[in-house]
Amino acid sequence: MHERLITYINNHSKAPLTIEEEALITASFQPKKLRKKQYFLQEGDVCKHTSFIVKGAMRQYSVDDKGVEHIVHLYIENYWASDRESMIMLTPSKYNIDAWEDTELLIITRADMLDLMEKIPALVEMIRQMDERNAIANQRRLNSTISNTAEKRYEEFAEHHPQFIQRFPQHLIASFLGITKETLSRIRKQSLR
Amino acid sequence: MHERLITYINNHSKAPLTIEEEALITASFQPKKLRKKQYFLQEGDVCKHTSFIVKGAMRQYSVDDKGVEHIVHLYIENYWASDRESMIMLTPSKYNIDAWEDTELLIITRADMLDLMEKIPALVEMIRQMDERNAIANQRRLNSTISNTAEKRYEEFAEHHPQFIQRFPQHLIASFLGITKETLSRIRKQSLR
DNA sequence: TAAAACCGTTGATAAATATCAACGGTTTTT
DNA sequence: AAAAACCGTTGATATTTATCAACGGTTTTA
Repeated sequence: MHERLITYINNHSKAPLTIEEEALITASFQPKKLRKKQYFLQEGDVCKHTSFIVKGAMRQYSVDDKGVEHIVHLYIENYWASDRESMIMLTPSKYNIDAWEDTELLIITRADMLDLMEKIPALVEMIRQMDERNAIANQRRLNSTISNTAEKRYEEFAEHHPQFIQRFPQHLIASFLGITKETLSRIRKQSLR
Repeated sequence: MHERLITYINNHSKAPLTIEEEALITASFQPKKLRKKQYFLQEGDVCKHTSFIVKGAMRQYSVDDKGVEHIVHLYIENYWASDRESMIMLTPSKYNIDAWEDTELLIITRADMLDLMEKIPALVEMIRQMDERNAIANQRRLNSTISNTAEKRYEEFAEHHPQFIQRFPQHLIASFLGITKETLSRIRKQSLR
């Protein structure tokens, strides 16, 4: 269960973890299983845990006044899911995070994470790398959203995230891109020729 | 010149900087002045520096096939400007960053920054805080972009960033929001009554 | 295994936003 | 002081995207 996380951390920092560090990490991250559709986080709750996805797929979304869901993130194996805003500010979350497939997580509280970070330099390094990659990805997505038409946005997404296309149904991809499922359906039809 | 940066760092970490640390920082950050319209970064160049804005205002934008500018960031005093993607990956930047007003910067290379981070824990702490705040802000902006109409997006922006409204002309705000200047003009007219 | 929920598609229409062109009032440049 | 560039606004029109409703083919649930 935890090997996957250990491997991930080793891949995202310079010096590999020592045996002691591995033990610390294994002790601090709790395994948790979610059945499809189960919530990891519900709107209105304060987000208490960060989760590392060992197996499965999840989505993060908000629900507007009309009851329409807006997907803000899609997650699969090796992704980290949480609502940082809620967790850090201790405010009720505006988002839901739930399992799209049966999912296995390793979860940790912020307090335990901060604790671990004091003891394990590689973890700090990994988080910095993660933050960097995240900032870059967000930047790209934002730029794409304000600069491109729906069609180009879909093309770019499909190019950069083919795994997601196969893993999530079209209407979730559409919502992620900020368009309706009908529009996406028409875009795909058009770009066939 | 450097006091503003020192203050900023102290405000964004726990323990205040020691005199030695302050000296190190002052030695590593180079002052640089930009006249209005001067580039800090030009599309196609690799971004070599991170800059802290002591005084003035800048903007970051991409230019599409048709020559239309798309504002991805607006910056004023106490903001950090750079293209992380380019700087980290050492790839040519897709963006321009230029001065909207006469501007005073403190700039530092990535190598010097990494060096400083090894010597000054408070700096690492500050950067983590910065990354966190940044991730939260980006999340909010993304969510707003995919969930809201142009009108609501403008309202939210005006509420959260009144300083920007006063500092930058309307057509830049429009571009930042991903709409045309005409549409923004009409939105504002409408919401008057 | 029957019923229900889900998913992608299509058509008709409405709403949001972009585009193009022009204007008058600034501010900046020469 | 004149010319040029900039800025916000408005009108007319085109384009993009959303909305609403319905369908047939899955897959899931009971």
